[in-house]
Formats: sequence, structure tokens, C-alpha cells
Amino acid sequence: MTSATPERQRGRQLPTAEELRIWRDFIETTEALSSQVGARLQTDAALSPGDYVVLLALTEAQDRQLRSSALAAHIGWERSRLSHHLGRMERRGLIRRQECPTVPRGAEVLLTPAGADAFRQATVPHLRAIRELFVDALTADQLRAAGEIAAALRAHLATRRED
Amino acid sequence: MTSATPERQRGRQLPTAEELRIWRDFIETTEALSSQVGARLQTDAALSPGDYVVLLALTEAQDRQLRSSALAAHIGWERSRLSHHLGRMERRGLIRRQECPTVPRGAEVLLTPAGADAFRQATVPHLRAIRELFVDALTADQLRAAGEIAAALRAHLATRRED
DNA sequence: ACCTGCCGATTGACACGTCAATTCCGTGGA
DNA sequence: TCCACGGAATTGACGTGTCAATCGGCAGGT
Repeated sequence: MTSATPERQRGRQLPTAEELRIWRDFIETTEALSSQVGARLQTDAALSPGDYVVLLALTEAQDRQLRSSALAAHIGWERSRLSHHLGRMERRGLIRRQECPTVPRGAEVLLTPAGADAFRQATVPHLRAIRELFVDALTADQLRAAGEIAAALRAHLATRRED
Repeated sequence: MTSATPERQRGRQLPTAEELRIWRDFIETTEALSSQVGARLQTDAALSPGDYVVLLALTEAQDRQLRSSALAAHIGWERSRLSHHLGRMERRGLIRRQECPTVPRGAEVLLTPAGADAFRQATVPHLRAIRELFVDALTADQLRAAGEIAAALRAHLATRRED
């Protein structure tokens, strides 16, 4: 019955039922995981995942400030996404923006004391959540395998991007 | 140097640098992956991932229709999310809603011919994308490991939900 | 009959993302 | 001088998601 469709043909085109099951399981579970970790961050520190990566980048930066485009490049966001997000963060007093003297039309993003504080409060609970929900769920082998799977997927995506 | 902080203590609390690296790699890569697959679906069939799961559930349902709450339960969405999404899909003519005669205040969601068509057009390219971007990226061992990792994470999340 | 509570579903307000303009300010031809 | 182009950033429109009301009808108790 499987011989009716030769492996090299069926296999080239569409996933098998088992492969599809793994795909759905995998993608739904990872989404649930990151949403759980995000929810913890929200209740523990009133920060969204986006807030966290922005604050992390600024905290690690020279003088706790970065040009907007450098920040976008550093965290891998589109400029417009960052602009919207910075607007929301600025309203909440986590960051400030000011004209960059050297670059025309350039914006410096800088951490406010409140932003630095929020990040400091957030980091330990957030790392704890990662351990509890991710690291502790896996055996050492599985954790290693997860790293390898991520690397393989990333490499594959990169090759598929330019064609 | 590692002996300064006993394993059972450091290990309880926070992830190591290596664990954290894997976490970030893993979560960022899976997000990129699902967003790529979603983008393909969008360009190939003008459907969002959400549209696809709704259409899939309806296509597989008796008479190609489902009560709104049953649909929500089947795909694991919150009712309000589904309501918003159905509103958008209805505007585009993919589904229709009508009063359910038996249940007070109950809504039947039913597939329109256009919706059935859109789904039919979408399914092969979507399965192909899953194969190309996910299945083909991994070895057979890695694929199996991905399934086990998903199962472990899911089981762990379930235990953590009620405490 | 009235009130209370529940249930199914929708709605509104808001955060977040993407895409396509648009603004602001240069600089380098014509 | 003027204008076209280009780079940095913002803006607007819109799809998407969550949370907290809200609506509408049907119990069940008094």
C-alpha cells in the first residue's frame, strides 16, 4: 500500500501523517511555552517580552544608550516595529528618545532610571521561569538535542531565504 | 570555580549561560520558522495561520459546520479570540454564522463555498512548506527528538499550570 | 411575577506586528 | 538656485491577540 507511491516521490512533496503530527505538536508546544514565559514576565515584572529584549540591549550598551537603528539591528527587529514599541515604552517612562547630535534625523534611545529598575526587577524571575518551564522539562540529552535542532532549522531557513 | 556554588543550589535557581544560549536559540528559531511558514501561506493562498486552522476544523466537521464554542474547543482558542477572527473571516466571505435553532444564543459557523475553495487551494502549498522548512531541515533522529521534546515540554507545562 | 445567576457569544479597549506611505534632512547634480 | 535622490525614523491603516465588560436568554428559587 505504501508501495503505490514511491518513497522518492511522496517523500519529496508532502509530509507523512507522522511528520505532520510532529510538526503540529512541535509548533503548538513551542508557542505555548513562549507565551507562558511571557505571561510570567508580565505578572512578575509588568513587562512584555518585547520590553525585556529592548531593556536588555540598552542595559548592555555603552552609556545605556543606542541609536535607534543600531538597536533594531542588535535585536533583529524591523525599524517600524521598534518605533512603535519605543513609543509605547516611552509613554510608560521606561526609555527616552533624544535627537542625535552627530547624525541627521538620528535618534538616541536611552534607558531611564525607571527602565533600568524595571529590568533589574525582571531578570531573576524571568531566568527562573526559563529554567522552570524549559530547562527543567528536558533531560540533558534533550536539551542538547534542542540546541542542535534549533541550529539545523536556523541554518536551513537561512539557505531558503535567498532563492 | 563551579564548586563555589553547589550544583543543587545554582541548578535550582537560574539557567547556566549555555542553557540560556540554547533557550534563546530555540525560541527565536521556532518563532522564525512559524513566521516563515505563515508568510508562505499568506503569499501562496492569502490565508493567515489562524484562517487555516479554522478552515481545517470546519472542513473536517460534520456538514462543514460547527457550533462556535465547539470550534473554539477543537482548535484550543479562547472564545473571544475566535469571535474576532470569525468576524474578519466573515467579512471576507470565507465563513458564515447563523443562529443555532437548538441552543439559545448559540451560533453555527459554516464554511462558504469560497472558504472551502480557499482551503483546498491552500493545503498542498502549506504542507509543502512544512516539509521544506521543517521536515527537510532535520535528520530522522532530529525529527524524532523534536517530537519527544515537544511531548516533554507539553507534559511539563501541564503540570505547572495548576499550582 | 420577579430577581438572581449562569451560559454562550460578542464587544471594546488596548498591546503588538507588518506593510506601505510619509517626513525630515542632508548632498550632489543640472 | 533648485530639484531629485537617499538615508533615518515615524506614521497610518489594518490584522491579530488578550482581558475585562457586556448582552440576551433561560433556568431556579422566593
